[in-house]
Amino acid sequence: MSNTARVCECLYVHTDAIEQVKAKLPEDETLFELCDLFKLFGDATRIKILYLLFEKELCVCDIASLLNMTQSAISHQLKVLKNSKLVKFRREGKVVFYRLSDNHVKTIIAQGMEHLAE
Amino acid sequence: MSNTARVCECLYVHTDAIEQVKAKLPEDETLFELCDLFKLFGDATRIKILYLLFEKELCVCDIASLLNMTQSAISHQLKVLKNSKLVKFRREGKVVFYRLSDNHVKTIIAQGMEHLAE
DNA sequence: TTATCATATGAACAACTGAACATATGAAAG
DNA sequence: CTTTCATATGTTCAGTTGTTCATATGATAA
Repeated sequence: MSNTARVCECLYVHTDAIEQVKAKLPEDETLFELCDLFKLFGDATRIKILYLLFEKELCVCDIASLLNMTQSAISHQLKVLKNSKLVKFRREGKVVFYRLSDNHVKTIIAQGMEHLAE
Repeated sequence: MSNTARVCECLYVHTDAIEQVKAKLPEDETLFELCDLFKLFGDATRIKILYLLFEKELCVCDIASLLNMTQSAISHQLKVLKNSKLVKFRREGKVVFYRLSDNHVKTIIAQGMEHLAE
């Protein structure tokens, strides 16, 4: 093998290049949090709920009607989004209104849409 | 509680809000594409692979070594990323080098990281 | 040709996920 | 108090997903 030729590191695992790349990889804990975040966006029902909340706060029943799904299914997903701090809620009598927690949700989804457009 | 087929049993639906919001929801096809995109980022192995490719192109074996996983597992995930146009590859003899397709991957992941930081 | 190396692929399986269903909770009205 | 309505939750279950294992493919060298 010549010195300039790139060789697969299968037999030479500890090269400088490998160590260099490895150094830039975030902690496992961070990466798990990151992919947990993206998992939230990786479901059609949840994406739709978040999209609906772009416009204004909505109650559980509004969302269920809009998406033509059961109240139970929506409530379960709202719980997931709530636990992940992506949505907040306020109670008004028997009705619970949900809204987006912050603008990151919009930005992330917008970025995804932009990717699709190309 | 006999009619289980009913979608939403609520009587108090915010009709005006629903009409306003419904108009802004994208097509189902678009939403499915969008959540399919985010599904790709919703797995720790794939996120790690993409992160590694931030730095430089790597062959399958490099990635397997870096992540301490089997060549088969990496190859399967690279196929998923390849099919989704998130990575490209070039062959050099027996070795196949993978790289990111474009900058959207970086931007989307960066946006996710920014969300975590707050 | 045959051997070897890097990668790809098919099958099998366990773990995870999301919706349906039944039921529980909590708030307001009667 | 009891009833009713909006929402929450526990369980079940089918469908999906990611890894492992075995094997195939494709390129290079002997």
